[in-house]
Amino acid sequence: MDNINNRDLFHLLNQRVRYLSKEINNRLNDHGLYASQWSIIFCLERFGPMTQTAIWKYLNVEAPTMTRTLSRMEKNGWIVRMQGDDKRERFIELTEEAKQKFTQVQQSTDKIEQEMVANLSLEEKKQLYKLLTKLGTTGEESHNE
Amino acid sequence: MDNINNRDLFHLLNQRVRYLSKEINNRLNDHGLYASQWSIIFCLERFGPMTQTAIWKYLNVEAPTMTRTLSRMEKNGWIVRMQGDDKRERFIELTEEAKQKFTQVQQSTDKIEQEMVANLSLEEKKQLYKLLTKLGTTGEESHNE
DNA sequence: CTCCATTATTTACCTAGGTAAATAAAATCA
DNA sequence: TGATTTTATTTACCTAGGTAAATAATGGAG
Repeated sequence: MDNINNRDLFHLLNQRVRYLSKEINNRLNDHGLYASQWSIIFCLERFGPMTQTAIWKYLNVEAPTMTRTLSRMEKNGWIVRMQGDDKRERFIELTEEAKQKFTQVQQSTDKIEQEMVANLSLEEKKQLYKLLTKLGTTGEESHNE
Repeated sequence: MDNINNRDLFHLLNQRVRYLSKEINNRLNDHGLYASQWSIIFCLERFGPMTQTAIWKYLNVEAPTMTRTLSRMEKNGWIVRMQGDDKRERFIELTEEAKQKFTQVQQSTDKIEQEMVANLSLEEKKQLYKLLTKLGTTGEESHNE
C-alpha cells in the first residue's frame, strides 16, 4: 500500500461511508429513525424552530429532499409544521414526544459513533478531520456560490 | 478546531462525500453515466465478464441494487447479460460501445479525482487512506480482502 | 396600484442504497 | 430417485439524494 491511487482512495471512501451509514441506520432503527432524520432532530434541538430553508441550507441538501424527509417525520410524529407570518414559509418544530426521546436517541448515536472511531486516537481524529476539510476544495474554486 | 467531536467528524464526512458524489455525477453526466455505473464498467474492464453476484460482492452492495443498476445500464447499451451454464447466473459483459468509450470516460474521472485531491500532498493522501481504513472497524476486524 | 422578479415550498421524475420475500435452478442428502 | 437446502437473481416496498419545473406569496419598480 505504498503508492496511493486516487481511484482506490475514493473507492475506499465510498465503501466506508456506505458501511457506516448502513450501520448507523441499522442502530437507529430501534428508535424508528434514520440518520438523515436524526440530523434534522439534532439541528432543531440545538437551534429551536427553523424554517425548512434554514434547515436544508444548514445541512447542505436540496429543498425537495428536505420537504420529503420532513413529511415522513411529520407523519411519524417527530415534527410539526407551523405557518409563519410570511405565508410561504413553514416553521418546523419538534413535537413533545421527539423532545422526550431526544436524550435516549442521542445516547445511542454517541455510542455508535464512539465505536466507529474506536481505532482512532484523538490525534488521528484531528488529522482525519483536517484532511477531509481539504478534500474536494480545488484550491481557489468556490463552493456552490 | 482543537477538540474534535465525533459528531462533527461524521457530519463533515457525510457532507464531503455527498459533495464529491454530486460533483462526480455532474461531470459523468456528459457521458450519460453515473458514478455507480462507472464503477461497474471499470470493474468489468479490469476483470472481464463477471456474474452479477461477483460484481456486487466486489463492490460491496446488495444484490437488488446490482440488479437495478445493471438493468439501467443494459437499457442504455453499456452492458449485456449472457446466460451462463448454470442457468441461475447471468454473466455481465461490456458492449463494444462501452469498451470504445472507456478510455475517454476514464480520462474524465481521472481528471475529476485529481482535482478533488489537489489540496492533498502524496503524504496526506496516504494518511487519509490509512485513517479511512481504521474507520468503522471496531478493533480486530479486517479489511475487505 | 399593477406588473415583474424573487423566494419558499412542493411536485414530478430520476438514481442509488437498503431489507424481506419470491422464483428458479443447482446441489445435497436420505 | 425424490425431498430438502442452498444459491443467483428478481420483485416489492422502503429511505435518501438530485434536477427541473410548478405554485404561491412577498417585495420592488414604475
